Amino acid sequence: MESSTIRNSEALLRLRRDVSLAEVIRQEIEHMIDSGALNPGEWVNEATLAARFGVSRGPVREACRGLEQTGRLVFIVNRGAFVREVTEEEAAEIYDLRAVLFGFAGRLLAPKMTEAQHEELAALVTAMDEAALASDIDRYYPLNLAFHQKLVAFAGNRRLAASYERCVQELHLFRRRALIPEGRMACSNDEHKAILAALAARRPAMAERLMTAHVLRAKARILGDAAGTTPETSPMR
Amino acid sequence: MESSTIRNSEALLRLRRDVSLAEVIRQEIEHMIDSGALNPGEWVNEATLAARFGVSRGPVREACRGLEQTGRLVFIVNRGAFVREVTEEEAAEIYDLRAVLFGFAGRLLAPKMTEAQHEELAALVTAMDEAALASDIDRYYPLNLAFHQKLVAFAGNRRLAASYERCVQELHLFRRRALIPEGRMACSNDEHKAILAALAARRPAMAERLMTAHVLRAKARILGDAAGTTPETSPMR
DNA sequence: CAATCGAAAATCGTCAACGATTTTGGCGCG
DNA sequence: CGCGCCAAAATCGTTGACGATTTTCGATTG
Repeated sequence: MESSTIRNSEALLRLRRDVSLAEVIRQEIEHMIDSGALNPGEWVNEATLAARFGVSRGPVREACRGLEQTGRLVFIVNRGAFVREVTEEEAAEIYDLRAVLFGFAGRLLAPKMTEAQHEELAALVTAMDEAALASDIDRYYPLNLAFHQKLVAFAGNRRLAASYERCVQELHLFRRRALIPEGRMACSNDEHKAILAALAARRPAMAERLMTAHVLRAKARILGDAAGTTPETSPMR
Repeated sequence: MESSTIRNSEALLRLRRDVSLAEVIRQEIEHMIDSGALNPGEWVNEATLAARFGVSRGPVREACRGLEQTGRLVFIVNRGAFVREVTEEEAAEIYDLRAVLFGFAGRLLAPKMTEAQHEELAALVTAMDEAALASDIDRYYPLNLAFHQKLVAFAGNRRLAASYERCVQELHLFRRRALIPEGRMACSNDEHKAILAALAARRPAMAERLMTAHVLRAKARILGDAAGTTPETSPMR
């Protein structure tokens, strides 16, 4: 854990009146994990974190307990907290669930997507096209994430969004994770276009099928498919 | 919050060497919520709980932070923790997600259910038949819960099981919750039989359809259907 | 020289205490 | 009689400290 300063200089967390330290610190540690400042398997030192944030260990421990329940940390008694490592087997299971959730989001959104939502998603697809053309993965990756996230949010089921979000986060804890290979970017974005078309055409079943398949292809790419724990997860019925 | 003693007399939690107090207390509070000793909206007094468990407030706070992240408690700064109240709107969303998850479990389990698993589920159906015949809801309810839970567990996707479990728990926080009316018991168990038959026949698509519909019927019964936030959630494609 | 043992350091789990904020309850005022 | 104000009590958020366990690391031994 080696990022020199606190994330936001607005971490003048002393003039907060409506949020506890534990809350702030939980988000801070979350960000450290997401940004790679804290890697899977790594040990989380309470005293060090407390010192970095300029607080005592109490709030840090509360934050860690929260992160334990969201599957980001693992506690070992008398040894402390460690960033969770997601095994290949777990990753396969998470991908399968994520595929179902994403498909469900499509089924919900298709009959009710607004023009504004469509434009927002289309803009992301366009931007991804540009990034793909430039082979700029660093630009493509967050756009891709935003596309998926927005789509799930537009589906309008908060519990679904939360479950999906957690899947994405947990997959970040899988070491051999989604670094989209050069050639796949354009191809993957073609799938995005097909998905968006199905949504715009108000075809729930087709949107669901395409979106489930889209995630399962990502799974296959990263896990080599053979590792699939779910023979019947295929989108055809 | 009015249960006189601590749940287990084995709560001689002093001779534990491999689990932290926070962990024990989290489970204890969880049980208080599930058992109705702590109701939605109710305030969770740290000092009182600490006293009841014979510990200080530190571990209690850690436990509560964990429960906050699992959606059981809600923190309000400088006012403490409250048992979460799930609104009717949220309940509808959770039911929809749960229907999808349960259906997915069926799709996974159908092609691979073992004889032993089949017998275990069949035994529960038989027991529910007896309870239904006797109009004994108190006996029916936990059997019903076990049937669903086992089925999801047998599907073999731990992430799915966790998500499903959380849905069930959150629905417990919805006030007007699933008290199966007399007449529905036998009817509901008939659906269980159909589900079990589809699983035994190794028909994933049919199992999924039946299981999704089974949950959506529960939703309709409790929420009055009209409240359905998801017009396209219907099992037909 | 490698392995083992043991003392010192580091770290965790828990607790008790302190200020800050919120709630309570009584008092005066309109 | 109701309403707002003010002090007292209750509660929360946070801290620093203490014992217990784990880890580190050097000395000893085979």
